[in-house]
Amino acid sequence: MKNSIKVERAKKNITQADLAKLSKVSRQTINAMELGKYVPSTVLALRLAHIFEVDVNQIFTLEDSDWD
Amino acid sequence: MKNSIKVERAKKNITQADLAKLSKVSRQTINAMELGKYVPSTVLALRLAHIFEVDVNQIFTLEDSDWD
DNA sequence: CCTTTTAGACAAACAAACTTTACATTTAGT
DNA sequence: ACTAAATGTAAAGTTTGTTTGTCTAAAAGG
Repeated sequence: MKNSIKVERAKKNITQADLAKLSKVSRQTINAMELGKYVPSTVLALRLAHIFEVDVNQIFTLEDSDWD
Repeated sequence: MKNSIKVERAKKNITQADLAKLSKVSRQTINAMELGKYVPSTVLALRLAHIFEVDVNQIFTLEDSDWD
């Protein structure tokens, strides 16, 4: 699964720490997520979409391998 | 977090078992999700949105308590 | 330069998602 | 009423998300 959190974050010009606070998770969670190290929970995905005022699908997109 | 999986499933007229196969999870996972017993992973949420041909936000919606 | 902020990385521990198996209950068809 | 399909429930176990803490390294600014 891909995500464009780093891009959305750049648009808003906020740091990983800022986003961590806004979305109420740890900074490491944001960092690892941006680096594709893991996939966030749906609640967190919805929170991020809400914060960035976009749709979930605009941030997170499935890849073929996500159907294995 | 609320979800309208049961409704979407009714629209397509498919069973929990059908949806389980389509989304490649167990029937119990679908069942528990519909009953609000747990929140699916983002990958599964995206898969379901894809299957129902709607946006993730159309199926899953945050509640106030999801920000605690 | 020097200092501070920001980002990347790793590990241990815990919480939550998900699977499997198995059984009980409801619903629908005949 | 009988049967089969669909749904609900539950325990045990594996995998994955998340936190906390710490450490390194790369920007950014004075």
